[in-house]
Amino acid sequence: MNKVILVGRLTRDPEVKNTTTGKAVATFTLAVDRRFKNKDGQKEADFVPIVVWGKQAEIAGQYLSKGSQIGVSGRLQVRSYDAQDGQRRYVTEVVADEINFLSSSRKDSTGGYQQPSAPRSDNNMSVMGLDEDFHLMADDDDIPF
Amino acid sequence: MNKVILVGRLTRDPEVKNTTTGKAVATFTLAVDRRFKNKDGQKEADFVPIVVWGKQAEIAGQYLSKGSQIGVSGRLQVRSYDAQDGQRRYVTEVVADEINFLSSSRKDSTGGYQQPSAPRSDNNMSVMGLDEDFHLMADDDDIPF
Amino acid sequence: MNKVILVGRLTRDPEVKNTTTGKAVATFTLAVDRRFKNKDGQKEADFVPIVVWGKQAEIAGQYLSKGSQIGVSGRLQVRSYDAQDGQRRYVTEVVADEINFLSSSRKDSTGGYQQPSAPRSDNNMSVMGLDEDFHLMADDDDIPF
Amino acid sequence: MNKVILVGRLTRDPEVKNTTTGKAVATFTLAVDRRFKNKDGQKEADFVPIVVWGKQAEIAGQYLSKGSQIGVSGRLQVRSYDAQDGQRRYVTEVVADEINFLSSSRKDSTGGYQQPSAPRSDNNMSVMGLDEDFHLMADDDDIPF
DNA sequence: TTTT
DNA sequence: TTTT
Repeated sequence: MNKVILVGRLTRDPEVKNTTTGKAVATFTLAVDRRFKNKDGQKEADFVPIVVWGKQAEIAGQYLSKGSQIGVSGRLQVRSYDAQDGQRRYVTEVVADEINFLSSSRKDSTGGYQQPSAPRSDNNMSVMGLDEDFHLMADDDDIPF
Repeated sequence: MNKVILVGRLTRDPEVKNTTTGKAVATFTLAVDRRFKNKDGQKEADFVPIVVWGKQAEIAGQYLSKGSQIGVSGRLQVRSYDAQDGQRRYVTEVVADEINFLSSSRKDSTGGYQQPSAPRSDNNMSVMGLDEDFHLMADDDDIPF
Repeated sequence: MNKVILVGRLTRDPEVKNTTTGKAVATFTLAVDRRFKNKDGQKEADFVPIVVWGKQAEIAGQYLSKGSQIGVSGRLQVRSYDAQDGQRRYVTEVVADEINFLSSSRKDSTGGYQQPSAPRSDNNMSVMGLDEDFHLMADDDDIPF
Repeated sequence: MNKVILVGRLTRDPEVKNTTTGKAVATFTLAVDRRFKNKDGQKEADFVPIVVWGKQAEIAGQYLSKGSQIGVSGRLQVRSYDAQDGQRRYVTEVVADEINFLSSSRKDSTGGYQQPSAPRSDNNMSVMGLDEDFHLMADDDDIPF
């Protein structure tokens, strides 16, 4: 049992690469605001590395951008490696299997940014299929699913 | 282990009552969009009854209203009772212990609705303390925490 | 966003049926112990109806039985219908997409019960694939995955 | 919104310290089995650092030990610091606010290990209160809550 | 109707 | 290196 659920905003546009086998991987960092201020009254956030695979990665690359507010659900993954200085180091990231749009900031097809014309038409839109055939619930005609 | 995490919108203003011991309870229904359309291509939602207790209930009554988009985390509670017709009936609801604002629709003090003047000042604001002393991260001076 | 995570025990053997299209559905009730006793010092539990589909349903039918301790993750589903008495009634259940064995009580192939011979060999074994090809991590040779 | 739910086993006995203000902190590593084997057919696990504060830390120190199977729920925390080599490094851990016993392995008061005498009397026992008054559901008379 |  |  290994479940992580986060709501936050991308700190940058997602980075999309392809494995040698042609599978897409998207990576980005989610800024997740903490619930309580710290002792100095300062607002804080956790910056969580997210990884997404396959078709979802492509969709993320197309529709998410810096500032997008999303919900993520997935699993915590901890990898370790031995660094050059002989130390064991750890990489911790969330492997997402589901992403939900919660805000409307996203790229249009020209690579720029565009607000949707219909009010909140993309709210709660699910971006991530589970590799099966699926139907999105957004009404936006410009979303090519 | 009993955890529920939901993101959705209130179908109505929350209803706030007080127990005889003076404790507040707020109840409302959350519309949670399903991830996939049904066979007819129709968008669907689950309508989940939410219950909140104590100080959190008061805050919910003050700051949430029909249409507010929130994140809820809590536990599933199933109660049973024997109906007048002799049948055993079940009430299932989510007892929330944490609520997070994700949109800005909320009442002002006159009972009407108002957009916040400061840009997205209430986004991701945590409404629910755990009955301890806590500091909210919103900058809104009109929020009496 | 709609996530439910539960740990509990089956109150009865799962019931497995087939849809007309040949898809399996398993249903059972999970007894989930509450974290705190009630005011009378009594231990309580929530009895949560669980539904599982497809290959997972078959596996559940084969390997789960009354008393099995499992972890479940899935989504809350609320359906409504109009009863004969003109009242609107609600059915709330958890649609599981992942199940993890946490205890070893399970049926053997004769329909009876058997303790595994190797100590905790089936603990934390994942029963549910996501309809893709997958490899279980249990060492049990008698589990036909 | 920042939720993590894990089920796994302690890789070592928890380490308990006290802050200068007298607050207890317990730390340990949870081995969380992955759901699927890797490409080589090998079973793998994620090793997740857990932190617990206050009264819960004391209880963890008393009742958890290497091998204990527990459920943990909490939040992901990512801290960064600048290492001596000038590099920015990250510490990722789960701050637990709820822990549930799922197995019975635990220390007795002599520091050794002991199986509970009553059959599985401590299963699903909640160790972690939220600093409020609470009543545990275990029947064990030797547990000093 | 409920598990341990 | 961090989002709003």
